[in-house]
Amino acid sequence: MKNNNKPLTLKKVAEILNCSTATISNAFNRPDQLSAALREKILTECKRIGYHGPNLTARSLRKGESGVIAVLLTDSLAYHFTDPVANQLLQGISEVLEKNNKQLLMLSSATNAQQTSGIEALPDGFIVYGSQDHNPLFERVVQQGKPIITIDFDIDEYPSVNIDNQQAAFDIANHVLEKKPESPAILGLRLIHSDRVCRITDDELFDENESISRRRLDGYLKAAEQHNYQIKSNRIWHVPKNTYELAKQAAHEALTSHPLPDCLICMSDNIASAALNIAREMNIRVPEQLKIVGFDDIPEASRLSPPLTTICQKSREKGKTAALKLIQGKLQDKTILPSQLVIRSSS
Amino acid sequence: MKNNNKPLTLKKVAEILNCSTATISNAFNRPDQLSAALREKILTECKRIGYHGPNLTARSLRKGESGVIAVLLTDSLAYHFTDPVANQLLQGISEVLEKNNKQLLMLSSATNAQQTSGIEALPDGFIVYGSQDHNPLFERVVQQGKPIITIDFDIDEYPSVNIDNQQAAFDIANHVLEKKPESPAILGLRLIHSDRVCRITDDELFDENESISRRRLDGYLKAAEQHNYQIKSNRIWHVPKNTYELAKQAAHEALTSHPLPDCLICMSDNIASAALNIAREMNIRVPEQLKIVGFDDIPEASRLSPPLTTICQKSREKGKTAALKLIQGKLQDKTILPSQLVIRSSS
DNA sequence: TTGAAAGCGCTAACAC
DNA sequence: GTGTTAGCGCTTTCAA
Repeated sequence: MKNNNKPLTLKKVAEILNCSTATISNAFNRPDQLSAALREKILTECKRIGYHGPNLTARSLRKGESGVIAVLLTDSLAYHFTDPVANQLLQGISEVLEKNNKQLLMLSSATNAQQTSGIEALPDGFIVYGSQDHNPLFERVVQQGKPIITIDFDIDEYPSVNIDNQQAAFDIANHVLEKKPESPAILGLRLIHSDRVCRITDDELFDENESISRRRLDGYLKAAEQHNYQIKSNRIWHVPKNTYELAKQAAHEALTSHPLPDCLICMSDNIASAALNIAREMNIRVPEQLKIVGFDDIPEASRLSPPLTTICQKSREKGKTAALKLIQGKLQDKTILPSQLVIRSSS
Repeated sequence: MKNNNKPLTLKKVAEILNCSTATISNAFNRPDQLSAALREKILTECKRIGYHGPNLTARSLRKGESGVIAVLLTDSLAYHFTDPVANQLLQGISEVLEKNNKQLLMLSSATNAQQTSGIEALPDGFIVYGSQDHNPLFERVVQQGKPIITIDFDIDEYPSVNIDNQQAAFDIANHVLEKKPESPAILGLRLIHSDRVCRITDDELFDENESISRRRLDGYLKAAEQHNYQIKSNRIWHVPKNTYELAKQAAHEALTSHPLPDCLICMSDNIASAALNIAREMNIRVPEQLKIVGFDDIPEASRLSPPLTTICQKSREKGKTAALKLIQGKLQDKTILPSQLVIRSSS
């Protein structure tokens, strides 16, 4: 099974089959350039001698395309594998790529921090997930002049796939505030730049910022206003990353703060799930004593007890849409995908 | 921001900076070949004019290495993103790759089914996850003669990373059978080749097969024997893939079968989680009326109610180990990682 | 320390 | 329908 010979090259194959390299190349790339019979014969022969087609590196150097699509992620790859939302997104992307015979290369700014590998030259296109401020790799990607589509954030010149985060956030906050909780609090994701779980301050509250977190926060606060709530900045927690550990920490802080919240509006299902967990540990009944709502509708959301009220944002669909547009070269517009309030028993 | 110019080439840069291509190349690749001052100057200059280093495709064609490591997966990529175990594995792998400035290429047999892209020529090494019977891509990978390490299965000539599945399965079955259930059943993963959830038959029961599923089954049955249980083949369900939907289906079938099982030995936490879910729906109390144990110790396992008794197999560590060995060229041995029975309240 | 040049494996334009 | 060949961008040997 093991193999230590060098793989065959097109040139050698041409020698063996006693014809020119162009003919072999054509057999693989341009069926119309030679007779079907000859092509068939060459292909069979190649299979027999163990030549599986042209080398990607050489072909890509020559043609300037590789069949590889890259996903550019903000954080470390490892983190994105833990995040259920990123996961669904990647599912959607890879479904489309596989169907279209494209390869998936995962790129993160974490990798190329110091040494540049030049990897950005390889892919034929890029799906960029999440804000890329100060990411040097992103700048090199832009330099390639290849198709780019962004997800969950916008850059003027590039097509993007998004949902209406503000409206969705408004909807879910509106839903839960209609129940007239006495002391609502917000567990927000990536609201500020700190690495720590913490509350935010008044001057941070009205930051101008186009990130999805800020749009969601705006939606929450708009709903609060309509219901005559004033949610102060010290009732808003910042969770730096969407991990279960950090979420638990924030939930614990919130549920041991005074006044005790009877309503937690969470910016991700992951955070909501952690909050549910803490509430159970503290023997706080949900939804009777505490209402909890999430965001995203990850698969786990409907399996929790109680099942989570949340915003269904079809991350998988987002991934599929972005990948499809990229592959089909439909790179004009900004796409807004629908999202939807899903009411379950946690509220 | 958008860029439509072609990226600079080393040759053009040499012209602009008025020196030879070799010097530029050396500045990037071999600092010892030129004065530090000159190198510094070249690097700064390159940055200024927007040359970010040599093109990967060309460099890789020339040097025969790319800085890319591929993970070869059995199923579709999309499936592997849904599977929490694969997920943890990929986390571990990507942690190590990022630390070592390697890129991650995800390859699945699903992609290259028909058309060959030659992608297998690019990576410097391969991490192969899960049995690769009849996978044509795997054969092409082998042909490359590049380093290969396998996870969760073995091929004689190649290094591998595994756990002792039989022992682990024995341990957990032994634990739960000590409670003297009256009617234990097994929910097994990928026991046979069928696509459907179904029970297995007597002649399939003693299949000779080196897959992890069979080793686990052997462990279960060995424990059963020691406790004088005879678990018949019609008490063993086959779940074709580790998805929640299929797991629910199997759990439902098992919990509506006669005699009603009072103990479910599940081959994955995912299956156990689904079983827990069905049990709740049917108002069967766990662990009083029904004991459930899983396998893997995925993060969710400890958050379920009741928390799941399972085998902790540190998938993340498996990924890290494999990636590290591959990168460091430690390709001699078969590694068996420890695993551990974790008793929680589901049993 | 630097420059010239061969060639990695392939594709496509062009000639036959 | 088939063969010849330039050159994609780079690294590295060898000579200066």
